[in-house]
Amino acid sequence: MKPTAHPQLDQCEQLAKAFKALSNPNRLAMYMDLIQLEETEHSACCIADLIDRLEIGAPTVSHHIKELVNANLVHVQRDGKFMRCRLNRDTFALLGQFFNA
Amino acid sequence: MKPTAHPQLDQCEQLAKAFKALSNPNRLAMYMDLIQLEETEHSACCIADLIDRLEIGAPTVSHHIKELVNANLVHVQRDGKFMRCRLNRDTFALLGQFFNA
DNA sequence: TTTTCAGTTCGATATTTGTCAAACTATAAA
DNA sequence: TTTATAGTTTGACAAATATCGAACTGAAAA
Repeated sequence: MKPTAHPQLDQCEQLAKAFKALSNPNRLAMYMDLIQLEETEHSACCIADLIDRLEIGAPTVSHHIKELVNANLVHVQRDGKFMRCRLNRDTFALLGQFFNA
Repeated sequence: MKPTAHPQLDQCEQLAKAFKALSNPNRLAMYMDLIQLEETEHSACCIADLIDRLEIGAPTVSHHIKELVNANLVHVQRDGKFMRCRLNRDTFALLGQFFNA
């Protein structure tokens, strides 16, 4: 690290983590599904639902969900056989603030 | 392509392009510099300014700027010896809308 | 208990990405 | 015209990423 490191790099890395998670079209499509679900029904959807709407296999969707969770964009919770996915509204709001500062 | 492609994939790819451009910490730092500049001075900065504030070389910064321009996040315009960089306010607003819908 | 459904983990692989050094172009200054 | 400054292009390479098939785990249904 140079002594003159960019002062905002830490904050950047937090945001970049979220943006990176959203940078893959399939992951973004999943995220948008969850946004829409939150808006209309305030409910959750399971991973099989997401798999059905995309053109990728179950292992890949599983991997993508983990990345969304890891970036604090999405919550996941087991419900019997299913994994219920929900939008993380806090992070959603945070990103909204970034683009309205 | 499966026949049942995700209906929003096109819109996704536009947004994903912007998010991908912002997914690299150095690129995001550059973008945030331009946001701040827009807010405070409504001026532009040249690429050498950006190079000075980061820990990467000129070719890499040049490469990153191209990606930001390509994602419609930033405008660049030659001004004598310098390349003046500015925030693309339209895309900034668009992303704001996405997180406030 | 056996089977089935929902999802994960592992290992492999092809692709993309971030970075650099070296060589280049364009503009301005001496 | 020579030199210096600002930035770009090219070629290379290591690291990260997206994806898959196969084998796995956990929970419910038969």
